[in-house]
Amino acid sequence: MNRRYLQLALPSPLRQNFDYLLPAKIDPPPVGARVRVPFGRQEQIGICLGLSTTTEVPEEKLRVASEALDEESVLPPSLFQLCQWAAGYYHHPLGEVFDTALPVLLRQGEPLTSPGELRWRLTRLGELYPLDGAIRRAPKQIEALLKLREHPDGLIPPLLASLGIERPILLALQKKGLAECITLTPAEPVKAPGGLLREPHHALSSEQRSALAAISTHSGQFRPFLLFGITGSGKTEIYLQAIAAALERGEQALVLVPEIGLAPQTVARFRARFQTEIAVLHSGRNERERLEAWRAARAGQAGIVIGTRSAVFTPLARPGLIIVDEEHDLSFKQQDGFRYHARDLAVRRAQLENVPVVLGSATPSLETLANARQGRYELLELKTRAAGASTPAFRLIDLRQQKLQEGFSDPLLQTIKATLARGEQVLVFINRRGFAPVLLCHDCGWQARCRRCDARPTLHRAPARLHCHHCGSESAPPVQCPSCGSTDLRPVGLGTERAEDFLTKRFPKVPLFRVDRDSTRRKEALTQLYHDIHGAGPALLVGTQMLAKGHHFPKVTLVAILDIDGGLFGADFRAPEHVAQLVMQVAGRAGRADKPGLVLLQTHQPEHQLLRELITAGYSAFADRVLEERQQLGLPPFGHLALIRAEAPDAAKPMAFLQGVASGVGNNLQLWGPVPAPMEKRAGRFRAHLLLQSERRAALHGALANLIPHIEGLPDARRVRWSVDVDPQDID
DNA sequence: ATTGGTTAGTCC
DNA sequence: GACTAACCAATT
Repeated sequence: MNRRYLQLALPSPLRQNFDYLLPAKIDPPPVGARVRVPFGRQEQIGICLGLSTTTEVPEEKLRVASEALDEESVLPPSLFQLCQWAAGYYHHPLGEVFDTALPVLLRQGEPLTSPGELRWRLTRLGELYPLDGAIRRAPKQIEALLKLREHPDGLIPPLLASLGIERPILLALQKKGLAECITLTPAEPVKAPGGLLREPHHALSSEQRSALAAISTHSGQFRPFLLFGITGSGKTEIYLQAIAAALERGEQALVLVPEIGLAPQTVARFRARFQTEIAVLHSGRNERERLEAWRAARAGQAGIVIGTRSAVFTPLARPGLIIVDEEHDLSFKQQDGFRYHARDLAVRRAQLENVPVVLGSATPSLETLANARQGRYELLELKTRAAGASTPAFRLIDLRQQKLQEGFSDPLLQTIKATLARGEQVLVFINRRGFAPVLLCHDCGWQARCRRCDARPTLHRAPARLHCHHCGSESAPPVQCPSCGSTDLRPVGLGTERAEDFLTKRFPKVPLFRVDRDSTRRKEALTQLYHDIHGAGPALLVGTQMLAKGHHFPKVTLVAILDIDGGLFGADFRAPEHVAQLVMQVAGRAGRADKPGLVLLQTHQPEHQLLRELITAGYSAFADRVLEERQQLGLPPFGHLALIRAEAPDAAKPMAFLQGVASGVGNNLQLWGPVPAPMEKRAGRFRAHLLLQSERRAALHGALANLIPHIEGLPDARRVRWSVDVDPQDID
């Protein structure tokens, strides 16, 4: 019996595969190939999961596949397996997982491999053809003929266009048999690129050397590493040299970076070091560029692939090493649709491909740290900063009963003044952009509220707007209180714009640079700002977490964190972890050169246990303390969580729906909720969630597997938007 | 009668 | 999620 039933995964929210008839004229596609099929009223492109001699589907429902797009699998077996595994782990439909994993153009039917470069060149006849022949009365054709004679290897269409030679002219020459259009096959994959380095490696400290050796001795084997190194300890140099070793073996390296980390200078550093082609994949690139980079990686042409979250699915012809830089960064977790964690998938991928994987951070996530403490990951620690730089000192400023000027205490202002007087730079960190987070009527207590969210919109100046950071809506600030008519409306609280105003008045002669999403909206603005800051003498830097990530400011010796309390008491159990990571990241900007750095934290809670632990004993000790707490409460990484979210325009729907969901949960795990989300209304929709917790991962997954069919059977499942989030990072 | 809006069902 | 047939109701 023929294997005539084709099993496909289609990009659809339906958690099932679809069977099709394979017509005789189509060769059986291999597993992983794309197949075009009719689906309902439309056409879809599915991924072949296999061929079968039998089907469960009644004969009259089966339809015939229209076209096989590939003769080979689009993904190597390891990535095909990774997708299947992820679909199971995250309880997400396989077809949508493939949809996330593949470049958009490939999902739309573009060829898998590059068709090669198009070139126009002369035929033998064209090279010898006399100019006074049949074309003597066609001056444009003569011009084109002469230009092409200068380039016997041919010219690419854009270059010809720039020479004023248009396509119709070339077609005329082609018709006369004088010119031809050829496609060059893409360059042969470079097996072992010679002359790998463009600039020599930097010298390594002994710590760095042993870390590098540990990674390199495990080439060709699965081995996860945590590279735990304080800011400035030289993690990147280890990445570069480990990559060099992989390239020398003829392998490729995959580097995942946070969204914000893929600044031009990151790529520039790689390009400066290596000769090999570097494929860059991030959201700023258009679909054509993404596809080309993806193809170069898959073909083995690009030795190095650098990308953000979704780059974890980039196929490599010869995988050799995976690096996840700033592995604690939240941008590795996709927050909608298929909610995967790229760091976790990177580890799983490394296992499937038998390669080492390096998770690097100065402030590792507690999940990763626990894995290292329990021996599942090998811990590589870098405890010293490079060349003479000292670690900064921390000091708390007790805000209780202090007089504040626009959020600044007196001792802080004194220290800022002294630092500037020494000719050094000061970094002021406020994790809130805009002017003020609240607009308040002083007469009646009215506050501006967002119409679509349970939130107060932030007041921005220049231009004056009330801007809701949760739904993006904007409006003009009222001149009079809508409630009592008073004109005494006051901004309350502090954002970066207000700090900028205040500090400019207070230190009028000192240049001030504000770095936040608003001041860097223009393309290249951030690069320009960095450039200006490096060129400046004493200066004030005011900014949000943008200032905390990636970039170094050698002249900064004082870091001021204005409002540490805001983050410490967030509703989320991960809030302390995230605050600590942010504090350490910001602190890492100070004291880089020969001058010692100082970090001042303003707080109303100077006795806060975790805060004290962090600044006196360091991140590692802090993390161990938090891990103890998590263990007692059965929270991650010791217990396992899944969050069912629901939202609808109707206030009562999500809660009612989740009640129905909760009734279908087995009794071998803990249930929290359903409860309204911390911000119940957002962008005009009401949200609620239900948290599932279990000590055993298998129990959680088993329960989810039973629960999802139950949810799909609920009548309300069509009326609310719901999703399953395995290992949720943000419980909001 | 027409249209608009919601709902339930299907998709191999 | 995309699409449709079926249904109901208020609008010409």
